[in-house]
Amino acid sequence: MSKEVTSMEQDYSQWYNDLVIKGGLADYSAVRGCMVIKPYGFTLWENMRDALDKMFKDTGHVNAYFPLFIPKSFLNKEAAHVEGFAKECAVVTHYRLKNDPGGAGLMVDPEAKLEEELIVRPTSETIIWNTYRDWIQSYRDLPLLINQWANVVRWEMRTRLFLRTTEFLWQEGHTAHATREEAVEEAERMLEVYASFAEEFMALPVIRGIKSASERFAGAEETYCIEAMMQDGKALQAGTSHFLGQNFARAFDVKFSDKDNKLDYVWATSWGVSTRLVGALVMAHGDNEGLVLPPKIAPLQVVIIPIYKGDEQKALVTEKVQSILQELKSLGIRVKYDDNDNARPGWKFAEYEMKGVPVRLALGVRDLEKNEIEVARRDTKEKRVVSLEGVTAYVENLLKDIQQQMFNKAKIYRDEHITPANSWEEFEKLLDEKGGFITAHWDGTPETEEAIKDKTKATIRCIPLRNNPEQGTCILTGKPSSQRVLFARAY
RNA sequence: CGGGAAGUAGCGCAGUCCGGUAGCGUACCUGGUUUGGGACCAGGUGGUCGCAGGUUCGAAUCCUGUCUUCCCGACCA
Repeated sequence: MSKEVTSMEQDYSQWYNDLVIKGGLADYSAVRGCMVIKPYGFTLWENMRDALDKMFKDTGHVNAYFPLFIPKSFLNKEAAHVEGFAKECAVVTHYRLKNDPGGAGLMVDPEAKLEEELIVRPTSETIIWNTYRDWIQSYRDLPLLINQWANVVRWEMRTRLFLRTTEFLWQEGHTAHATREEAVEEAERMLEVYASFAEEFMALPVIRGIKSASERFAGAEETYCIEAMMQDGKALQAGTSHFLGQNFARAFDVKFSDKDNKLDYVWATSWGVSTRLVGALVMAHGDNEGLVLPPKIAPLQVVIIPIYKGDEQKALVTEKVQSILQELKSLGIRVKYDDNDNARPGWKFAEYEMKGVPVRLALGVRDLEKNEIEVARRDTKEKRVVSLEGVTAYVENLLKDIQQQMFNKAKIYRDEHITPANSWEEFEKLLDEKGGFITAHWDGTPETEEAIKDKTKATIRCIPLRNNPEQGTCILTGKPSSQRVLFARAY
């Protein structure tokens, strides 16, 4: 990779970090690879979480909670799962500290060694399936449709705010079914839930697809995913849904009696999205002025900034603002009136732009005299003066329009950066010069996939669902292929 | 774990090559003028220069060691 590309990557990383930190979402913490999510960022996550939670419940799921600690032996039970996760786990080996007799402060008490080490969950399949064994005896107990909101820990070598932190917040759904068909249907249903959440709430267009064997979740028979494109052209896996077959049921001996009194292992799915989605939001919509947040999940949808000279004018403006505030609130709009005397209007404008607040209203005595108010939208930076009568209805519509326009803009950008490649030269050239997603033929073997990754750092992001069959030849090996798959460099 | 960069006031940085009273911007405090795109003037508070050794009359600066963070790679949601 050339120096120029490296420097561009650094600039982009810097831009991203600035947005996250100056936008008030999160900051680095004292703990390696972990971050502090600040109130503004957490409210954003809560809004996303609440919307998702409702969608889960609307599709028949309930929430529960399972332990943070997993006995080491549990993790050992599903072979592929061990392979995928064992290397990146935090391990609890002792349960007590004591004062160092040498006066060096606290030390681990060597006598307090656990007989069996506990793993801080990197994901909860094992502890949950160990529990499901006791919960499932009959087909009448199925399907079991459970979700948990939790934190997990994966000791990744390299971390990035929101995109890959050592500890992260997520939800993980774990379902059990009587038939293969039902489980596959569930995995596909939840993928669609994720896709519509991303598109409708995050204004983030995604491609629905399945992973190639080598990118599949450890222990899954099929991994479905949604892939989003960031503004640097790299791909981000925004959510996954796995059809686990009977793998975990076998590993944890979870059997049920069907209607014919035959004993069989149950069929499973798991699916999850994480705080990584916040990072996706930042990277997909942000600009040089800061965050740009979609109205449906923005912690603050509207900010009102008064412009005045002296207390008298401020009182006049404030009086008018009160009625606007009440109306907006009664429409369910999250609105703040920032009448802080310490910051001047220009400061506030810049500050709320950095934080990505979708709509800003500015009201001064000049406007009051003309019965007008200035409305500025964050996504296009467009400012417009509208009549004070009906401003709340105008804002309500504007929020909807911003939500839609943000999606349209991201989708146009994404679609412009999906390019077919028909030769190896073209493939490499596109990756280096244009970036984005590349659709190309692949011979279907893991070896070829690996070779392409080694040569270009691009991976198969997914085989899109509802893909059009098309005869062709593999971009690298020239062997026959029946469809194009989606390649990209990824986060 | 490799390669690169950096640790100096709450934050952002200069000073280090060439050793000699700890600096700038911003934030904060006080007073005043201001307020339609990150205001201005005046005064003020705040730092064992990451840590530990060494050289020296004297170290932020030179030497040795060490820790931490960020960026790039391997790993990965």
